[in-house]
Amino acid sequence: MAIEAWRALLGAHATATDRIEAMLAEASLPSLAWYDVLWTIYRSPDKQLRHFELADEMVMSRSGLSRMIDRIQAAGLIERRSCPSDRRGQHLAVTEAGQEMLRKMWPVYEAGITEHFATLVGDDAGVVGEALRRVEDACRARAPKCAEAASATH
Amino acid sequence: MAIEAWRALLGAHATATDRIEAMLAEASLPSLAWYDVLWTIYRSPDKQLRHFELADEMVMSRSGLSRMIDRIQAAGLIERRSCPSDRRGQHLAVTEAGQEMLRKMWPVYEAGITEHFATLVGDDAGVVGEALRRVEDACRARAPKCAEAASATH
DNA sequence: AGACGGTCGTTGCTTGTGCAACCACTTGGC
DNA sequence: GCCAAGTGGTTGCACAAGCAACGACCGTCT
Repeated sequence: MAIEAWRALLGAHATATDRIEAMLAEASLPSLAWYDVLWTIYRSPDKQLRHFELADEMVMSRSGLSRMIDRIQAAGLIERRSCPSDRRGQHLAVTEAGQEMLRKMWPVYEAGITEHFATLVGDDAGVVGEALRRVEDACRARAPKCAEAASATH
Repeated sequence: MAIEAWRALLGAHATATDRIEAMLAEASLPSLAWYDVLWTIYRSPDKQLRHFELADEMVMSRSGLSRMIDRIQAAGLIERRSCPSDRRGQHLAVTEAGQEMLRKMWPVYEAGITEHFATLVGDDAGVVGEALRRVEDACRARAPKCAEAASATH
């Protein structure tokens, strides 16, 4: 039962993201990953995040994120601000153009979610959301333990 | 509501697959993608699939799949058999070593699903599975239409 | 039979990602 | 104050994936 649910999760994720990415590409808009970066920074309390805070929220390696930020910055959508309290680091903030991009992308993204996900899950959205949030939270809670276990083996 | 469920899907998928991949890597086993290929071929009616049939089941480009199959074949886990009825194509079949690999991977994979997914969704597994299957089925049903629509714009 | 459009699978090229190594900097102990 | 250990972010390298183009082949129509 749970195994089938897991396979359904894999299938639904793969197909739905594929379709939504296609919709964004068709509208000549950036990928979901860029949207996630912009939105994650923008919705944060101070509307700015440290590099590692962003890496924690996204499931991605430091180096991959570093280069991705290079590209998004090159597109003018975010800016790197030097961080006064730690000269190693920097704050990432969404530029005006980045906010404009969020406004342009959201209608397309939302339409994709509605068409390829929301109408299908229908009344079960509440249950599905709750269940999947438990999965994510538990995985995140375990993350440090896993890292610790991994380092302990060395 | 559905939007939160969508974000939960993204988060749960990213974190859970990340953990399970880590478990497989720790056991010096191939990735989930390889398992999916082996299992998809093995469970098919004739225990063999054409290249394009496999591409349809997986969400992946033809070229990406072609190279992936190169690697899996190089590892000795599948074999390419010439197809009598169509000399362009070939049948893909799981070798004895490939079946052995499936048997070695499954306990690790299953433990990962249980630990990072099954116990968290718990009694909601049925509802979640049903809902996500609807999403996948609908996306797949739309796939040809999308391709057709895309080609129609050219 | 011969030609033509469409399909199957591979290859060159470009892009994106992770790992390991690295520098710059901070933090804690002496 | 200073040194060692640890952290934040970037870079070199290897590898995986998609797009476009290609060669081989199928099916159909004349």
